[in-house]
Amino acid sequence: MGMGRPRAFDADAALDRAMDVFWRHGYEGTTIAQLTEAMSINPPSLYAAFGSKEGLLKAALDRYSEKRDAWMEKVLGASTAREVAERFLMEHADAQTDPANPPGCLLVQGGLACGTGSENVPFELAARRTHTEDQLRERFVRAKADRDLGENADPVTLARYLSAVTSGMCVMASSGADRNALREIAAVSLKAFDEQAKA
Amino acid sequence: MGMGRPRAFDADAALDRAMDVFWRHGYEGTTIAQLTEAMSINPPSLYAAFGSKEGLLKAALDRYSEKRDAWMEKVLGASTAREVAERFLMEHADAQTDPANPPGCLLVQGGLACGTGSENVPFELAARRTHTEDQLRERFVRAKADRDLGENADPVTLARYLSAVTSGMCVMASSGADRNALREIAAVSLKAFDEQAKA
DNA sequence: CCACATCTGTAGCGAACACTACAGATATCT
DNA sequence: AGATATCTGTAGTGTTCGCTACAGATGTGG
Repeated sequence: MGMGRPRAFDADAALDRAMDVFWRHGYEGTTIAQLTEAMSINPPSLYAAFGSKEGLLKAALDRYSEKRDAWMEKVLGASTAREVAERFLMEHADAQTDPANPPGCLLVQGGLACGTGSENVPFELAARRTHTEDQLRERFVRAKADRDLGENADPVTLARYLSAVTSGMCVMASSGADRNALREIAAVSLKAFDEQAKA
Repeated sequence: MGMGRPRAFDADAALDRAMDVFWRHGYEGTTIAQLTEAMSINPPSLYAAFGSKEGLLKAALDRYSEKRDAWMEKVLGASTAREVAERFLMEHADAQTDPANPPGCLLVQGGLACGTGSENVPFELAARRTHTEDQLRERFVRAKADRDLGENADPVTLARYLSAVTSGMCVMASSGADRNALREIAAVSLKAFDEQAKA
């Protein structure tokens, strides 16, 4: 038996295009017609490769998570908790205002509240956001063991705080906040981190 | 000439129902069928009173803003900038986890990114969020004139920071964060405010 | 070269969407 | 009471949605 006709498009490049559309219009605001045009394929090719609109979103999220993990590795590699926080906040400020992408972050602009039948989408996005928060928390647990964080500093609280601030920056980016505005938010947040870290 | 048959439903009560649906499912995730059922009216009554789905959203936002302004008056009435920040953050933590409403805030869950044809919705929500930020900023300008804030404290930065944190709490609430989690975020944020305020 | 498996483009499916035509009901104003 | 103006419920409208049937194209394995 043969292997069949090979795919005529690059799946990863197509996912990058799809990512951009979901990011810009949200899951529910995105239509299959927009996706197929951006991906330069026809509906049957989309469905053969990704199964459904939601399947395509998940594939795009997987690809997004890959990039994000590589990026987080750099952040978590900093030698102190303080520097981890600084890199995390500042890199987020820059990434969310990168002109190469829509404002904010796919994990937030993708959809916080969805309609009946898509309840799974906000849940899926939340899970991916939580993953980043978990990575931060584990890094701070290690920092605490290394006495890099104060005796009463709580890794859970610190990670949650940083996650909240970067999520808030996504909303601000949606309101039109520019890179400098987000960097200022990051700078102020860092002061809270310092206060909390030395507790 | 007569005044015509009077409306058989309470417009404000209906708007409260509509608010809940938009809040829970987002603008694009909400259908007219869901709205008419929640409001206990039929489509023609909805369109006669509010013009369109987007008109209904704006009316609901107006009603939401009324309640919010009354609430902000309490917050802004605090005697010090520090207490304004504390009330703002803590009240937000509680409001966003009020079991009487969906999680988060209508101005965020309503829709950060929308599809073609609804581009106006995220813009409208952003304008309402900015209004709250403006109220905070003006209060901090006054606090600075009263020497209640440090010489180098920037009202714009402080207001933007608080706006970002509460927006971030909306995202966290969407991820399932409970009241205590949001209060902890508020508490940490307050430390940043203190550091920045005495600058 | 042939059977087979998979992809591709065209064309269109049923369902759900926002919205409305219409006729009857209910008020006001003279 | 009669004329008029607006609301209400029924029953749809045309459009767009996510998705797919089908036939032809293009590869692999024998």
